[in-house]
Amino acid sequence: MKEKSHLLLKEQLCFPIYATSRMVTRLYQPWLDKLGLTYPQYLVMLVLWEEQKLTVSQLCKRLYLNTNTVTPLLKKLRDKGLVAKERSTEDERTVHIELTQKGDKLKSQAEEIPANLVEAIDMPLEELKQMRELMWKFLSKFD
Amino acid sequence: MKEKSHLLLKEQLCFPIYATSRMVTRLYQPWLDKLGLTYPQYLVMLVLWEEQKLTVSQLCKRLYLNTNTVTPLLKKLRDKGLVAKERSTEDERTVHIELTQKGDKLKSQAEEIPANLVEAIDMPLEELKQMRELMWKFLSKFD
DNA sequence: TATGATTATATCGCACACGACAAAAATAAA
DNA sequence: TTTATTTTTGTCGTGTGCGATATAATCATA
Repeated sequence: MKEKSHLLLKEQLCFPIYATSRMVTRLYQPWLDKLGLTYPQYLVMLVLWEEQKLTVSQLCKRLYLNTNTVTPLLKKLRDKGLVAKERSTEDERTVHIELTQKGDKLKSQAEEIPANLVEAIDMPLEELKQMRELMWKFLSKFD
Repeated sequence: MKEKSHLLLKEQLCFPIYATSRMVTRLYQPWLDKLGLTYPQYLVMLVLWEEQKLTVSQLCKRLYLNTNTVTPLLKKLRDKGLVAKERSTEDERTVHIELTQKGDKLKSQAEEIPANLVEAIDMPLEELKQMRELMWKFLSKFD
């Protein structure tokens, strides 16, 4: 008897996560355009709106991203005048990131986004929450 | 009374999907290295192992990707000798993609991947299935 | 049967992600 | 206190994703 392959697309975890992630990015696009932010830049801003000030490595940890991704992102955000970078005096290896006034102000423009997205996605709120919780649980394995 | 912000990272859908997707990619990496494939190249192969032969646009639809992403992927896979491209004779706009013998053979090497991944993720199988189903439901909104 | 619109694929440019590696500062160990 | 190791940040190269656009083939319709 020939064994059934486990490589069917429908059975994979890799594929729907990947496709869903990109699809969500597309849904955010029109709103992020209004803010003049790319998707990863928006994620950095989300953290900063919550934390006010942290180091590059703390930011990396929060986002599960490497410095070689975050450093150029921060450069772009600084060029837009949204964040400020300052090398620490106690430990000169670390760099502190904080919002500028302009960066802080952008938050109020972003407040409308979550509700609009939920509407665009058109799925029961309960299911979205479930997805979110399962993924946070997944991510917690890698802290 | 000041209203609560809805921009907390924990409440977003965008962030955990994004981070989870990248994390899953990282988990696949060591096994894909053995096959000499990148992650998106692997996804293309998953479709082809299931379909044998289809057009570029059908492949794009299956993967929720645009041609401008898929075309270079196919070029790479052809360079590796895994797929063949042939312009259709009935409709000369379309290009048919099919596995080479080498591409077909790679499938048996890939069969071990799913089980290894489930083990690496270390989450109840039921929850992984739940995530998968929710995401497929989400994706179906965009067919 | 012209010709304007649509479709299928491809090219180009920009912005990530990330592995490999580099540089500088801090810490630990001999 | 040298010296080796670790930590923090950064640079560089490769491979996607995707918007904008190009090109060629097909279709629709006057």
